[in-house]
Amino acid sequence: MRAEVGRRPPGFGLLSPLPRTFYNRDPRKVAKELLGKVLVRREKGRWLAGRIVEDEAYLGANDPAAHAAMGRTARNAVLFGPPGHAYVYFIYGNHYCLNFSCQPEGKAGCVLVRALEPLAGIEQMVRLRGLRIEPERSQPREFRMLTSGPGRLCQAMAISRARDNGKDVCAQGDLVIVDDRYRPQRMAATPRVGVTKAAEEKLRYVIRGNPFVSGKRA
DNA sequence: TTATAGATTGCCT
DNA sequence: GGCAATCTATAAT
Repeated sequence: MRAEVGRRPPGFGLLSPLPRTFYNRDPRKVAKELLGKVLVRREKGRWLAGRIVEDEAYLGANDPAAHAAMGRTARNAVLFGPPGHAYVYFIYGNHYCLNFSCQPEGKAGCVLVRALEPLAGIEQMVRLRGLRIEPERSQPREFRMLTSGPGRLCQAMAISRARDNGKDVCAQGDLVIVDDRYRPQRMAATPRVGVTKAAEEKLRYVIRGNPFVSGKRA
């Protein structure tokens, strides 16, 4: 698949995937530094890209809200593997969620991607989401629906467990994260969304003021 | 073997 | 704001 190297998305031609060392750290640090990075997807001959504007850290054995809290199982095996791999799981019978494994092999931990700001391939994302909007003309409230939320962004980028779970995102492939030198101005930490255990821990990170952050108000 | 909760979303009132 | 949809993993019977 060498040929793919020469066909990168517009504006990201000189960028290469974040190295494995980036992910081989505490999930809280990885989550903070992933804000502003760009998730890039190759789908049916086209490039989809979105900036990460919201994510959450899940720690492992000491974090009761984490899938890894109860030890290694068939479902969460990726979390105990090497850093820089996609962990995709199916939730509520309807939705996929995208995570990236952190820390050395044998030590669990990950970052959940909760919202993206669409950058490229927007027409295709609209189709994948089954929406009937014209991005340039739609109201901000509708446009947000494209990638604001963990299930929505997976649908918009055609991410599924069968296709992506366990995928190495540090290698040149159809799912990578790159740094385009964008640096968020303001960030904030808040409690994680939808968790009942360790609900008070402020392990959700957002780019303050970005309209694609999930929830009623950015 | 059966029950229930879940790192969510979208439709209905 | 309430709640159904719909599959998986795990707990309870």
